[in-house]
Amino acid sequence: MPTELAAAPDTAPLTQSLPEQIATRLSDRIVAGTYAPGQRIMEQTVAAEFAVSRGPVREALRLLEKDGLVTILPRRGAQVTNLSIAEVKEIFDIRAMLNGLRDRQIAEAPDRLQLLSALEAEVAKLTRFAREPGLGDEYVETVARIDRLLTRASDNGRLKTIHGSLMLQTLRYRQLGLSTPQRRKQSVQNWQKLVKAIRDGDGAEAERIARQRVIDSRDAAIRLLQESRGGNAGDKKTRRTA
Amino acid sequence: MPTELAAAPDTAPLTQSLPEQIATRLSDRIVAGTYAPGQRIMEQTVAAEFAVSRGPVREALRLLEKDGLVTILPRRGAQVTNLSIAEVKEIFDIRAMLNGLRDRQIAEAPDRLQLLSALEAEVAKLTRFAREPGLGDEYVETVARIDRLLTRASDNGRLKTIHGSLMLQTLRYRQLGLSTPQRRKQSVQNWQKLVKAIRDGDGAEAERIARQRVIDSRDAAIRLLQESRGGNAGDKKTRRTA
DNA sequence: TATTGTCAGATTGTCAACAATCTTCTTGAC
DNA sequence: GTCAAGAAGATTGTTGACAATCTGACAATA
Repeated sequence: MPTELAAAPDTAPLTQSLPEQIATRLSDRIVAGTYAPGQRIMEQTVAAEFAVSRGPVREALRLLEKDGLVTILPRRGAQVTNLSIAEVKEIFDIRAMLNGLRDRQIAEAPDRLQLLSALEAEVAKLTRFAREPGLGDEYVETVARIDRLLTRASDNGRLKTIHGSLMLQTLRYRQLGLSTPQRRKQSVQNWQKLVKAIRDGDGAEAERIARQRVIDSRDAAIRLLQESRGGNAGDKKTRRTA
Repeated sequence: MPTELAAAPDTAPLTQSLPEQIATRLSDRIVAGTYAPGQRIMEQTVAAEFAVSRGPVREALRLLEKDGLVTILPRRGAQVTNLSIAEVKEIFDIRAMLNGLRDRQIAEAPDRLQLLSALEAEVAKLTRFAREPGLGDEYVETVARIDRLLTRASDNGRLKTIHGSLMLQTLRYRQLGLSTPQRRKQSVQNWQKLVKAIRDGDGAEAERIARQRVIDSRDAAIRLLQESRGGNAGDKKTRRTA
């Protein structure tokens, strides 16, 4: 499955099905930017490349549509979804709510202590990376790892699936290593506060912090996108650029 | 598309594609209970019934899987998703967050006034229906109509899609007309408070009320499900009953 | 010059047949 | 009588071919 964070079903097949394999490889390319936003993906081309017929490719494209990575138009085939700035904002807003729910439930779970040690270790790394000036890729990676840690800890399967899908969709648009040392310092403090809230079992506080964190990263992402796209914020029609 | 609330794309096809038509009809049957939870749906059978080949049926089943109405197991085909009580609870929890976001954004929207009149009219109906003792189907229908009104007013397309999908999934499990007059009275008061919060532009209050409302209906639904299923709450393994 | 109509190529939608896998029933041994 | 192994049937997965539709270029017309 393209959603790496998706909940594994009880009867997970040992080997991915053919459509799933194709979907995974296409998903990687879309996230990596090999396939540009808006680019058309033709069934025959993909089928020839993977040496299969068009049937499995069609199913793979449906799977990617489910994850929001491609958009399928009737009689016009599939193209890589191109999100407008407004849509990126929408996704961040939903992620903020879901992360709030996730972290509140984690903070209120009785068996949260085993998570805490791993969590604290990662946040300690964060403190280190935040000090070093530089591109900060490691910093971003560590944040992503903490987020995965928390999502895996959630026992809400639907939340995992939706969250994973939304993450995958915005992954393409995240800009690495552009946060200032100052912002990072504040971010680390927030993570520390979140860990404390989880340790204390303060669900409301955990939710508040989690939400604010996503909103902050939303605003940072939007600002960068507006710069790179030339300030056409909120224009949903922009997405049709093929 | 089976999700009636989904955002219509700019280039909506005038006529549904064949897989979409099949998906719609199957969706209706699942929601109506014609296909029981856990029941297997075989490609050949559906294909024969609609006089098409198995290809479009396969795609229709993928579409339904996207909406969570069927579960596709590799080499084992599709079956109507059977939600455990824990899973129903999960979905309600997510709906609570999404409705909170939705109603907060509506309350903070500058152009919310036109919505208010329609909203107030429906809530007035609610007041009337709440008084009459009886099955209360009209009451439940009115609540559903208000909810649709609010969802349509949201300008977050992703939220609409996800919310519509989650509604569709839980629609099968709602039990009509079992709320007590007392609960209804409290519910009406909450709706009135929500309308007031929207009128006042108080986003935080609107969010709080919306969330609490879904949590309340969650608890009511769970209680009824536990009665009807014999109190095996939270047992996720129960869903494999074919 | 701009607009409309037509045509060829490309691409998606559908179908029927074959291959691979799973289910279930039967048979046999302990 | 119970359990395991095997075979027959049923069902899903995949393929290649054909039909329907779309795209873009070119020409005819106002």
